[in-house]
Order: sequence, then structure tokens, then C-alpha cells
Amino acid sequence: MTRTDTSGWPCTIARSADLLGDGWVLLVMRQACLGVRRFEDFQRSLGIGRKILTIRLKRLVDEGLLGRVEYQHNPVRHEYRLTDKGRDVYPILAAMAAWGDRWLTGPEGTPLVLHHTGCDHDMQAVVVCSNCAEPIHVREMRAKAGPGYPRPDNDISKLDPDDEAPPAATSAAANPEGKEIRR
Amino acid sequence: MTRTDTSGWPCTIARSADLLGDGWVLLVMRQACLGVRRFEDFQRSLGIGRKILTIRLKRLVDEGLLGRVEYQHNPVRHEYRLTDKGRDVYPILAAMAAWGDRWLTGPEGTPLVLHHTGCDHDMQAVVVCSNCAEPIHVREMRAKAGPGYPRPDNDISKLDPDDEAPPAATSAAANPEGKEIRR
DNA sequence: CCTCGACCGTTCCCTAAGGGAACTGATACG
DNA sequence: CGTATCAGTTCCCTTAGGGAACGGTCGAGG
Repeated sequence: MTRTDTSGWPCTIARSADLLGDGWVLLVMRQACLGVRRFEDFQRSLGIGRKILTIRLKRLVDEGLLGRVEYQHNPVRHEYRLTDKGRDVYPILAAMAAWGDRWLTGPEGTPLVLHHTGCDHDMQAVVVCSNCAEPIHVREMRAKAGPGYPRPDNDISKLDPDDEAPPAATSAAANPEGKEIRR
Repeated sequence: MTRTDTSGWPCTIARSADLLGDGWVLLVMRQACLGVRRFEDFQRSLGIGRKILTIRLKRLVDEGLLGRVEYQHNPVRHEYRLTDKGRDVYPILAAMAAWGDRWLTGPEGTPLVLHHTGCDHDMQAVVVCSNCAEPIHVREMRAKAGPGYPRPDNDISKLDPDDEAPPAATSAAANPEGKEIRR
């Protein structure tokens, strides 16, 4: 079946989603961020099937999110350590955790609280604009073709995702020119 | 096979991952954020199988990320609109896009540039601490049990995910007390 | 020497999910 | 009437996921 490969699409989200759009990958990365390194520990702490874990770890190593380093000879054994690339997915996980706290948590409160040792406070992750440092919101964002976009002059700014829009709103949204461009 | 249900684990990331750890869900949400609302448009723009799309949309409606609103009688037709909960996943997508730009992009540059209409600048998403507003980094984060955690006194602060650590480092990491707690 | 346990996978079997494409149904248009 | 639009369904086949058992290498213990 080979789950459709979106990694080649001219969209960074599609490319990231190709790798991070997998529950086990997310969980494995979370464990790695918590300090887990060994096969057995990943397996036990997640309850993931050993076969699946093997495949996921291999993938993550191939993609460069984890490094496979020998920590013992006789017998040779390896452990999986975060690379810079892998460490950098933490903010995504933190953003997901924050979203989960807001929308998936019952009255009992969040099961996990994140603590930032930098400022020594409990915190939530907030996604902000690199320019003005304000939290970002869909309605204030547009996407436009960047330097790496196949057809340079293809503007694909977004439509209004407002749900107050009148019925029978504009359709054909994402693909104005019908050019079969998969984004 | 019913992909292991992680939504009940006492971890917000696991819960979020249960929903967002799916490539198509991510892509569908991205399209929704771009303004796509109709079945046909999701299908064509993503090249997703109609069956899969049906299932994903239903899931997203059930979970409350999308609303299914009638936009026409005769015949009755519905479109899918972002709810507040759904709109709030955009920061996660933006964080993924930023990560992809940093790590998945070749010399040709990013295919898509995000523009923030709030400050009228092209930007990248940055994930910061809600308290000190500094960008967050794995090594400065600890996780501790929150009010919603099953066994209140179970501290699960993380180990050192440093890759410079000595070989034969502490194992058993995530589950210090061997309590079979799946996080 | 033999056994046991730790550790890291691999193999086997079965079911369910994904992909492709055709088909249904209601309506509007010319 | 024939065609087009839109939103799903259904069918068939391949592949990925889950569960559990098996393999291989080594050190420690009796």
C-alpha cells in the first residue's frame, strides 16, 4: 500500500507530515526527549510492538532525528540518541501538548505539567511570530510561494477560513487554476 | 488491527498524537486552514482516496475540529468548517512548517513562505515559553505530574537527553519504578 | 559446564487500513 | 435527454500494524 509519499510535495507541512504524521514516531520522539535511549526502554514504556519499534527507529535514524551509537561491545549494542534535528522537534511536541491541554483535558486537569528551567516556571508552549513575537492565529496568516516553489509565480494565498462566511461560499479554494498542483 | 489507542494515556502528547499522528489528518487540517471546505476540493487538492477522506472528515467532525454545516438543500450538501478547536491546531502546523524549513529543505529554499498580516512580515513560527517568552529547548524542560495524573506523587521528570553523556548511561529511564505506567 | 536473564532484534500469522477506481443518487443545466 | 456537479459508497487487492514466539550474544551465578 505504501502510504502515499507526501515528502516530495512542494509544501513544508506535507514533508514534515510525511515523517511526523505517525503516532508512534511522535511517541518515540517524546520518549527520546524524556531521555529514553534503549530499545527495551522504548518498547516497555510505550507498549509498542517490537517490530514496529524496529521500523520506526530505523526510519528516525535514516532521517537523522536519532543517532545510533554503540554503547557496548560484546555483544555490540546500540542506543538511540537525539541529534540536533531530532531535538528540534521538541517544540512541535510541546505545541501539541499545549493544544491537548486546552482541548483534550477534562475537569481533572492536565496529567503533565511542563516546567521551564530557563525561567524556573511551569509553562505552556506558545507559538509566536518570529518577527513581532505575537501568538499566531490562522486568520492572520497567508501562505505564498517561496524560492523553492516549482512554479515561481503561483500565488496560493489562502482564502478566508472564517466559519461565519455566507453559505455557498467560494469553492475550488485551494486550486484556483485547476493545475493539479498537490500541496 | 485498530492502531493502538493512546488517547487514554495520561499524557497530553499521547492524546494529541492519537489524533494528529496521522499524515492525512495533518494535511486535511492544513487545507482547512487554507480555506478548503468541500469534500471535492479536499479530495482533488490532496489526491487522497475518497474513502480515506470520508473517514478522516468524519473523525475530525466527531472530535470537534471541523463542523459539518449544510450549505445547500436539494440535494442536501455539507461543507466542513474549522471550529475554534480546529483553528487552534494551526500553530502546530506552523511549528511543523518551521521545522521542515530548517531541516527538510534543500538549497533551493522553502517552497512556501508564511506571511503574518498582523505585523505584515514574512515569518517563521517560533515556540516560546508562556512565562518568559524565550524559545524553548528540550534541555531546559522537565515534565512533572499535573493535577490530572493518575498517581499524584509520581514524578517523572526527565533524564538527561544529552548525547554527550557517557556510554552505559542510565537505562530504565522513563519508568523508574517499573510501574507499567504507559505514558 | 549449564542455566538464566538482559538486550536487541527477527519471524510468523492474521486482521485491518490504505489506494485505485468504478458506481450511486439527487439535482441543475442546456 | 444527455451531461455535469457534488458527496459519498462499494469492491478488490496490497501492505502495514499488532501479538507473540523465537534467535543470538554475552555476563553472572550455581
